Amino acid sequence: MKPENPEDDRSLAETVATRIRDLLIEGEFGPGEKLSEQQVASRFGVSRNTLREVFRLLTSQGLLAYIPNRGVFVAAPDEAAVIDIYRVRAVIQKGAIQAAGNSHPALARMQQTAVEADVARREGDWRRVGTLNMEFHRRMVELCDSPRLSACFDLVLAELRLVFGQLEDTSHLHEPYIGLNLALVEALERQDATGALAQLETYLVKSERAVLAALQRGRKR
Amino acid sequence: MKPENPEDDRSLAETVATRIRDLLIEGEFGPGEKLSEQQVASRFGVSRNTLREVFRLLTSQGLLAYIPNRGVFVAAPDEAAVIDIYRVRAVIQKGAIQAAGNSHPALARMQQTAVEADVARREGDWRRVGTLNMEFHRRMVELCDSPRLSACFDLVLAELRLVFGQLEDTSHLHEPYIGLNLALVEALERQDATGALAQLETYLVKSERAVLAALQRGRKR
DNA sequence: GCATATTTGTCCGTATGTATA
DNA sequence: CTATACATACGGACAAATATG
Repeated sequence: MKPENPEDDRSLAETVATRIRDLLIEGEFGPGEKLSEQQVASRFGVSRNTLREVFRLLTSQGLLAYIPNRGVFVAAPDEAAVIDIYRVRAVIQKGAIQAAGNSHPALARMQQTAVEADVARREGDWRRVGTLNMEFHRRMVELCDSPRLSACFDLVLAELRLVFGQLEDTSHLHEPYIGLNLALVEALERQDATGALAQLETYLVKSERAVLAALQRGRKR
Repeated sequence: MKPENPEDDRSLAETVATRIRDLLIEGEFGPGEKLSEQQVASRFGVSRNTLREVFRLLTSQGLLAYIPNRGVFVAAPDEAAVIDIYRVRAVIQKGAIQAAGNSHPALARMQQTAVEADVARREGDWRRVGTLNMEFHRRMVELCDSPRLSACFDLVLAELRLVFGQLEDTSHLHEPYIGLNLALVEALERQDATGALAQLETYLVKSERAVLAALQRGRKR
């Protein structure tokens, strides 16, 4: 009959991994910054052995980079990484649209997310707009009903969030696309795969260009 | 000026991970079998701490399953997993064919691999046929020029190999498809994406059915 | 339902090798 | 070149969770 903390479901390593992942996505650590085992271990109150397991987890998720005998560093996705990420998105999300049967439950969730994002946009809550935009696309991939494909997609989205965390201002990286998302989900509900594909392609090209431009314009810190 | 073993490039954890991965793919461990930390650690001559890092690596690759406070178990891909794996393959490999520009270096490598597989088939070397068939499809995905997409594909292929390791006889799971592979690469060289897509679809459907049937027919041990 | 044995989860201390000032 | 700092890997220890009789 212990208190049983809600987050105590996972092992300590996974709990710490989640906390560090959030910090990385928020841009708390700079890109390329070295993460000393001792420092981070004492900061989070865990031993180095446990932390090394955490590092393995986050490295396999592409958020940390591992250099033998040198230690771990915050991944610093460059232009090539962004281009690759959008290549993956194009393949997977096009596949999702083509796999979209009618009245798939994920369709309703996409619609709902797009509407909520529109509301947040009008309220000027850019942080929420960004989160909902990501969520919209995650749900699009759920149209495939494939856990492995969703997992792969989550990985590249996490890396993309890492890029956003490095940028100064991200509001304009999501704001212009709410309308496209709404049009896309409408096309899907009309069973208009061709139209949906066109909307998606427009979105991906414009978004990739914007991210690349922002990345070249300059990073935080 | 030390001897500098060739395999000493990676860390010990990664070296052991590679060895265990090979054993898993060969079906050395049975599906669902529990891997005791002490036993495996002493068997490979590493400490428990190091082995736990290895387990994290292989777990993130989907080859081991992790149950908190219970230990790690050999992943036992079931029918649902096979279906999902082929769903991922369909999305990624269709994308690869559509992304295939002419005279991509990977095309020549596909051709070469398909021919070698045909030779191995005539020689009755089924093990080599299987390896080359896998390699053929890996190279197809290289048409995308996307390291992340290739990494994702490698993961599902490793899982599929795990399934094969559980089966009694795998020769008929590769043999009938050598011809399809040859036809596919020919279509690609003709710039005939539609034809290539048709060949791929035929391959995936037939292969999935064969694997599912073999899985239901029975496993090793 | 309980007591016991086993195994995992986590930490510490330490020796060794490697990179860097 | 030396010295320092750090990553790597090991073995031991103990609490907590789980399995077993």
